[in-house]
Amino acid sequence: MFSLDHRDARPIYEQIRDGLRRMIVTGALAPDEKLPSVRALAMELAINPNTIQRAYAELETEGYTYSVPGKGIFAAQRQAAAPARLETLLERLTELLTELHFLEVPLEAVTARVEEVYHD
Amino acid sequence: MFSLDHRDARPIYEQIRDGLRRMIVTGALAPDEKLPSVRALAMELAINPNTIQRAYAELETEGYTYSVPGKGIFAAQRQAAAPARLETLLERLTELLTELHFLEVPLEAVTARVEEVYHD
DNA sequence: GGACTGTACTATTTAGATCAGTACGGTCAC
DNA sequence: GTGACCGTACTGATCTAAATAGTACAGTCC
Repeated sequence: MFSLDHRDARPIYEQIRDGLRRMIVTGALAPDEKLPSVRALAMELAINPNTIQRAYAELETEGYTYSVPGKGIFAAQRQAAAPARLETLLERLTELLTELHFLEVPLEAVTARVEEVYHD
Repeated sequence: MFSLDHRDARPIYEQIRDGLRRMIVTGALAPDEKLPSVRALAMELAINPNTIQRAYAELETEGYTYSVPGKGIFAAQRQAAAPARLETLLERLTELLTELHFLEVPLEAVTARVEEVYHD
């Protein structure tokens, strides 16, 4: 599935959460596709199942996954993200842009990247 | 100057670092303006001077401040940000846009915000 | 010289991340 | 219906990093 970076100072559960979220938003994990089970992923990464569960719980709070008792955890539909998550992202976008603006990164460089990501 | 949020789970030194960076990039702190001394800010926020120093050290690494021995710490010029910082920001921008795109936030909503921040 | 600055250490306390273990109910194939 | 999975929910121990406390030294300024 993926691997951990032990040089990364971030907590393990955050690395897993962010890694899985990335796979979902990039399409590497399709909507309604099953994620690895808590125990299986814990085994594969050689860490405690509790740590995986914590990452999964946060992804569900964000709206990126849903769980079916007894069956597993699945990637959610694109529209399913929690409003709080979207708000967080937009806030972060403004902060990011403010800093880029301060650093005199030209407007064109920013819009170019926006269109690059949106182009498909 | 500003205050701490004890509900915020982030380490204190990160809150201070981010808060000061924000003041610099928004212009609340002008280039070459003096930041509060390590001891003064520690006193004001009722925390340990070491914690302030850590925040200041990171800001200097990012290129947002420079220190003059015996005199104090000052906000840097706009162009002075470390290349590593800029790279981090651009990487984060791409990730952010990827997620917004996945959530079907319209292109127009994003570009509107870009121009809003850049407008002046 | 006295009152400030930044900076660099060591040692200690505290809090959060991580691990270990156990338990319970739902799903599914045989 | 029973065994093998699944998610979920606890308790308690351990380990690591944040934060504190204290001290010290060199530069600046009046």
